[in-house]
Amino acid sequence: EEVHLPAGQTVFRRGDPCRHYLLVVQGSVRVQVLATNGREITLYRVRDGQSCVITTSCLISVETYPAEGVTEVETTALLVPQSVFDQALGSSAEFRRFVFANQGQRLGDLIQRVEDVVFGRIDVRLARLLMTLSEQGARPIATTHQQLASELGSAREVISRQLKQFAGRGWVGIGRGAIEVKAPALLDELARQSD
Amino acid sequence: EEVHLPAGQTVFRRGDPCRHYLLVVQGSVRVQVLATNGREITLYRVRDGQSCVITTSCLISVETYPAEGVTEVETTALLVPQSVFDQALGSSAEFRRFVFANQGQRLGDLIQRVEDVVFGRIDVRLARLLMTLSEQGARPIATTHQQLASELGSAREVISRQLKQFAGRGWVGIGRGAIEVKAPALLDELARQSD
DNA sequence: GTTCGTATGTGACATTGTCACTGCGTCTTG
DNA sequence: CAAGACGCAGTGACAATGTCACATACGAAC
Repeated sequence: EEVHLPAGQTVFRRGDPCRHYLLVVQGSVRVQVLATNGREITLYRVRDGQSCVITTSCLISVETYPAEGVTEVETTALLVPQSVFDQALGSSAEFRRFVFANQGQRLGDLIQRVEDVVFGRIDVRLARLLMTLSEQGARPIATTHQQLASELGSAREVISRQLKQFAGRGWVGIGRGAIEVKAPALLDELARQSD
Repeated sequence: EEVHLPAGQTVFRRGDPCRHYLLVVQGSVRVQVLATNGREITLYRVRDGQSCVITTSCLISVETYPAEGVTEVETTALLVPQSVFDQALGSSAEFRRFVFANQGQRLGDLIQRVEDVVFGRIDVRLARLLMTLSEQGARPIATTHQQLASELGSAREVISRQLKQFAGRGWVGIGRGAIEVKAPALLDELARQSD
């Protein structure tokens, strides 16, 4: 029932039927959509102690996965069979609360994603992403332009150009597979623009 | 507990806290996100006999609405207080199934929306929308370019130009506030393109 | 018919995505 | 070490979409 997955492992694919309820104990699963031409966008992540909404919902509405999930790091997860899941839902108000809270957050994430993609400017979104990454990870940020593009649902070339522009203003420094935020304040100012 | 709402009534606004579980008995509520500059996009609709996921999730995760809901036609709905909702969830496996099935569908809708917006071409998306509208409604379709744009999260000018192009090929006829699909087969062929 | 509000048309431009390359490190392998 | 092979990044030309500032056209109400 408990499984260990290496990084980069596909947990579920688009079109697959759902089998079990997925609960991430420790690690991170990125849920993304791929386009035929190679572009992709990250919808949200399921991290330590969170449950995967897609799993939950598909499990019950008996649909297939509308997206795919890939582990980003080595991940430990619980695979709960449908029957056990159903039973737990019925017996524990606590568990219901947990499941729904997860649903709500993911739904919010998704709506935010739609909003960003439809109305947001790419420079603002990139600035936001860089701020997030620099706050939570080691500096300099270890990532490729392609990864950033996939995160935002954009194209590598676009990200490259934006980064060059940022670098030109001295806001960031760029190396191969690494980005250093040099002017967090200015970057953050851009990131806070909503219109 | 049962309420009747006129068409065009705002049911909930972005940022409002959720008060009750919303169940549409008869009618249609459009859930949308607005941009500051006037652009907007429809996320999904809640129709006869469906429950509104946002309500469900926010209710439990105690967040505020991430989007807003507006009735499209005269609508009858049930407003269920949280306590009753909680209790029903606990006691009825049937009800749980119903709620989750709704969640799953809306989640799927949303993911599809993201995919369309990020990867899809506007002409294809418009063709798809026109086909849907012409199948379900009276011909000619009664709508404005602005409404179509809002549906797709695009701009009126873009829609106008696309429609003109369609009209130029003889696929549709355009009048003020009305569009007639003349070549469903050709339009459908375009609508089916995914890449 | 005149007037007024809404719907639509249009051109110039900005932003973003696409394509087809180039070049540059790093790694492997002979 | 040399030679590819591969992944990453840079670039210019172009296409698609969004933005802006208008002009126009239609329909309803007076």
